[in-house]
Amino acid sequence: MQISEFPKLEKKTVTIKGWVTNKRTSKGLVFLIIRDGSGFTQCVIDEGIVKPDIFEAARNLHQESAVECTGVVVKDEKQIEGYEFQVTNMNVISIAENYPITNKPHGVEFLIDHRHLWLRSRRQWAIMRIRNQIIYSIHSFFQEQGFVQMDAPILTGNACEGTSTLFSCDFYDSKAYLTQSGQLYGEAMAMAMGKIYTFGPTFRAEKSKTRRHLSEFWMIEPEMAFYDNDMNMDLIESFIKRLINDVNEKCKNEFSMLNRDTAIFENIINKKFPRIPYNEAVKIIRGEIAVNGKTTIEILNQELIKTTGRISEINKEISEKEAELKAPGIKLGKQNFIQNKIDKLKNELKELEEEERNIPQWLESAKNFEYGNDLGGSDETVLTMLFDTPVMIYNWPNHIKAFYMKRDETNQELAKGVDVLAPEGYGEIVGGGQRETNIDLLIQKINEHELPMEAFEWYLDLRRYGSVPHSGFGLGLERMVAWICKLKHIRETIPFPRMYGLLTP
RNA sequence: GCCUCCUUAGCUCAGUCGGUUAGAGCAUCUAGCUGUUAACCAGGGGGCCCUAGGUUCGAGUCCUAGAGGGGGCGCCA
Repeated sequence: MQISEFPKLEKKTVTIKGWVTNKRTSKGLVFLIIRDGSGFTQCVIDEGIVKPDIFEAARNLHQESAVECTGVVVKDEKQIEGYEFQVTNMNVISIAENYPITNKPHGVEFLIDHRHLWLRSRRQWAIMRIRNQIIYSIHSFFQEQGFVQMDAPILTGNACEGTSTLFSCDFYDSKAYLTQSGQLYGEAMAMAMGKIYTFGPTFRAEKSKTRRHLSEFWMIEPEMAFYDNDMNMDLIESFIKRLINDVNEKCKNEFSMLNRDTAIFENIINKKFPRIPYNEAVKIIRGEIAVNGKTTIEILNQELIKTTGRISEINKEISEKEAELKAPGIKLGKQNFIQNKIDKLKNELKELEEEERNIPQWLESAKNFEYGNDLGGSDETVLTMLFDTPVMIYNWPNHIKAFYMKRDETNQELAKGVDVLAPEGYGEIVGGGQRETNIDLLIQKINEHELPMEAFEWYLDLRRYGSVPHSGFGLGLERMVAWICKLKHIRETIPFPRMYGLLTP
């Protein structure tokens, strides 16, 4: 039986198999928190109920030891999910000693080096289940609408957009690259199937060390024949709404484990996403246009004031707590408790101080933003601070977009691309647009980007034979997970992150 | 590639103006406690203070260089 089935098993005698995540003992009683992958529950081993050797065995268990327990499911409002497990018999499957991840805070470096074990912790358990739900919903959404899933090649002979740095490898004595996007292949397949989507790994070799970059990440790239960019944006919006709706319904328990406030999800499900042309977005970023009565400059200044205010609050709180620690006759338990609080406050302080350093830079960058430039990471963050739903930015200057982006018929300077920025400071989660159908313009662009024409001959064939308007987009799975779970760092969104300086485990 | 912060026990962190033998909690081991939710309680073991130079009577603490890590920018999903 699985722990997740407990609500159906009240007062029944069942057997569960799992791992000990925490143990507390007192005279005559052992409390074990057991996890079995489906959930967590507290097992009570009472000296008066079980045999003496079993009680002794329970007393000697360590964190992450594996056990098989037989007992009765008991309702108890105070417990996880409202149930606990009164053990009548127990069988030790294996003893684990000195498990490195203890029931205390750990640093990022330590945890990431123990990723293979970190995945067992509650927080990671919740994130991985939400990731799973998102993946399931992505497939459901597209399959229900008649999209055909396709697998694009991972090894490619050319750098598709010519901009990113790619990982290269040897392919029978010639050079190959790990794909940075399946899009061009998706376009070919869309001409065969009408509507397709790819869902696979992509690779970028940039030495980025930020909280939103990975070297290896998973991307979903739909491509639709006979779609213009407006239809594309409609699809993106209903797609994101569907994902949010599903996690909101099905992952309540996981979100509460993460302390993720899900109030914003209602907004996203019900409100229309703002669609803002690039030239207007520029004015918003520069603080020339207010949104809901506020400009970016005002918001940033407010943030800065809030941050410095919070910093002095925390400093005060820390010195108060430190004074408390020095009080005579303080109990060890209390002391411990206060010390934990202080540690937490100091961590928060570190983050706030970093923010305090960053905000003025962001402010400068926003004020001095020049028309024609691409949005930087901080510009995106600043822009999304003004909204409580994702925002779509469309009609970009064509010189900052990829060679295949369709030019706007009414303004040759613009390309019909769309980027979707997630709220709460998360920035770009989707990039897409309508594809160029004019073969002469494509050839011109390939030359301008100094890309090898022979590598794109097959792509040009798509325009030679039955060219139709078509559009598509790419969603970064990990960025989506990071935003939905409101995580500080993208490295927690994927089981084994690959990033600059991180290849094991 | 550039900017910035950090590195003390297995883990999280103290360590004052440069001054005797380097500290706490957690984890672990031993002992006690009838229901605990990271908060009981007594004790034991556990250190290349990141590395290499330098200043000094004296360096965990100051200086220089290097290594490793966090974050930001650029690039992007």
